[in-house]
Amino acid sequence: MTPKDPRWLTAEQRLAWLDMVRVLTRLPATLDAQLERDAGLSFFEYHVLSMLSEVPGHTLRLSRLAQLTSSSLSRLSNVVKRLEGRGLLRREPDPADGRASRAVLTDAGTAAVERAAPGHVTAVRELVVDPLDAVQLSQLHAAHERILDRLDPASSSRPEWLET
Amino acid sequence: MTPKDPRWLTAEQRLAWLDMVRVLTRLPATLDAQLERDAGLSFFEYHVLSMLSEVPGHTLRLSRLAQLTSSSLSRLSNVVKRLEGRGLLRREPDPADGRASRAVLTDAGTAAVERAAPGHVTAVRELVVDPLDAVQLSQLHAAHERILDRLDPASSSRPEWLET
DNA sequence: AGCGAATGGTTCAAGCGTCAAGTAAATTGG
DNA sequence: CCAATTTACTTGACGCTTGAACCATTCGCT
Repeated sequence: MTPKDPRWLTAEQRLAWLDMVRVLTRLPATLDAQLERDAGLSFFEYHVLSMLSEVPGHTLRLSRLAQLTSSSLSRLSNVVKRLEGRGLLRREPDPADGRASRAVLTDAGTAAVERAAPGHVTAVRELVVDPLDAVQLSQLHAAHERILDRLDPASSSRPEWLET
Repeated sequence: MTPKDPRWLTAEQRLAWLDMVRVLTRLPATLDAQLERDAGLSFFEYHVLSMLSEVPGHTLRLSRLAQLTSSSLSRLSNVVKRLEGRGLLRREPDPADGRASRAVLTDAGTAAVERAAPGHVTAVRELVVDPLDAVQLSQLHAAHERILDRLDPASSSRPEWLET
């Protein structure tokens, strides 16, 4: 507990971390609530559908989709099963690999994302984008990139279709 | 979907948001895994115990503890029950208010936090503090403060015992 | 070619979180 | 000073996530 103990944080670091934890827990909860209320989707479900909607052919292998959404394959498999049950996507065997499945967005799935997106984006604006000016947002982004270097050194959760 | 559509984000904003989502999902998962593995505690449980350990008397009302940990009272109630079962804290009726309960950290609870803290802090350092220089960290903190103005305008999750 | 290891995915049980309903005590306000 | 409301918390049912075990297919090696 001495100020120089390398195991602990300085007062400033500590306060910064505490506030980060507050964001880390409240922001997802708030977005989840908004999406659930206005579109009947969890944030994770929205994320899945939204990734599919951005990719050519509206289709991705489950393993890739799991990386992109930072989820376990097990969790994704369950969610995909439910979304398939709701008709928002379907599963197809991957012709290139007998083990693999592809999730394909249906028209209903596309419609669901398009219906959910405006409200979601509004929330993201309101909570994150608007309270920061352009410089602050790019600083925030830079910090996140540094953190992601550690969290995901292989960048496996980074969508390859987005330019830096 | 036009570039100026106020409902959508610019390419930069979008990329910044996407990377924030990656952090938002991976960082808690990583910290959870570390704590679970090394100390048998979830991040949320650690957070609860840690808040108690920082406060004079090692005791807080459940409602206040719920605010501080950004959780529902229901979730907290369940977790407190489990932690009480493990002997890490106990519940006492609040003499000042017949409806209220106070969670009190036991010696075993204190020991558990002290055992878990070094590894946890190391992880926080490694993933968040070390990859950023002092300026970047304070910029990150400033951004989080702006975001928290929206997420928690009443600052109810802010520990009152920490100076700004 | 063939064997062992790794990969892709599914499933099930156990645990945890959420939401709605319920109890009890304190506060408000008429 | 009593009824209605609000606050503090608990509980139970349900749904979701996790982790382990499992099967099938493909890859890597020799």
